[in-house]
Amino acid sequence: MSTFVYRGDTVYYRTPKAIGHAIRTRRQELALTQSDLARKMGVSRQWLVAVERGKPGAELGLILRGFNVLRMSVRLVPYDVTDREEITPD
Amino acid sequence: MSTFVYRGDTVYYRTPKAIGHAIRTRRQELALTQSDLARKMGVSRQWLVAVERGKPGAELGLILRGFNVLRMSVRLVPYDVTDREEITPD
DNA sequence: ATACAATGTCGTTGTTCAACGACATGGAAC
DNA sequence: GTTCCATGTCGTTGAACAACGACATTGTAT
Repeated sequence: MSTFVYRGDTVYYRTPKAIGHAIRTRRQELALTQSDLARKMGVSRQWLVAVERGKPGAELGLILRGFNVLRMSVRLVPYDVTDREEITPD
Repeated sequence: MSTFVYRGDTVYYRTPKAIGHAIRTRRQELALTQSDLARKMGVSRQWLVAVERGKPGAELGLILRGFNVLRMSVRLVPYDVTDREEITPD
């Protein structure tokens, strides 16, 4: 069982673990340490450690604050059970 | 300041309020009451009321559980400061 | 090998969460 | 009107959160 879901070349995030992994990856892309990011977000370093490891109880508002600092947009895509593959136009 | 961010025809969610609004809209699309959805999610109805109204402290894991029940995929799209163009308010 | 930085873990503390029951509003239909 | 149901609010309670300091581990240099 994977933490990611792929439909075509698009990655979807369904679990706190997947979200945390995405945050860590993005943080490293931007060459930030946990301390750097935590300070920019206004949270403790320990909080970020826990979140990157998939803490489910992390507060939504703080997670979104992280996305903003990391310049990650959140998109919500409704799907139907009959959709077996995502159709990607353009 | 707006709760939504549009880039072209795509909507991005940056705040707990925007997330809550998306949940409510999707719930109504699926013709579910708050009690229905809360039961399917395994949370209290009062929790859902608060979340749909933008509660920032809601736990990430429960929010994701809601997305799964509502069949909404989460995409995270990294962006650059240089693509700062088409942002339209409200 | 040693020094240093980054990351991870463990207490404690004060705060906030989520569940629950009960009650108050809101809307729609009859 | 009133009835019914969906939604919103207010206490209380037990559990979990996030901050903080301190310490341990890991990684990477020299």
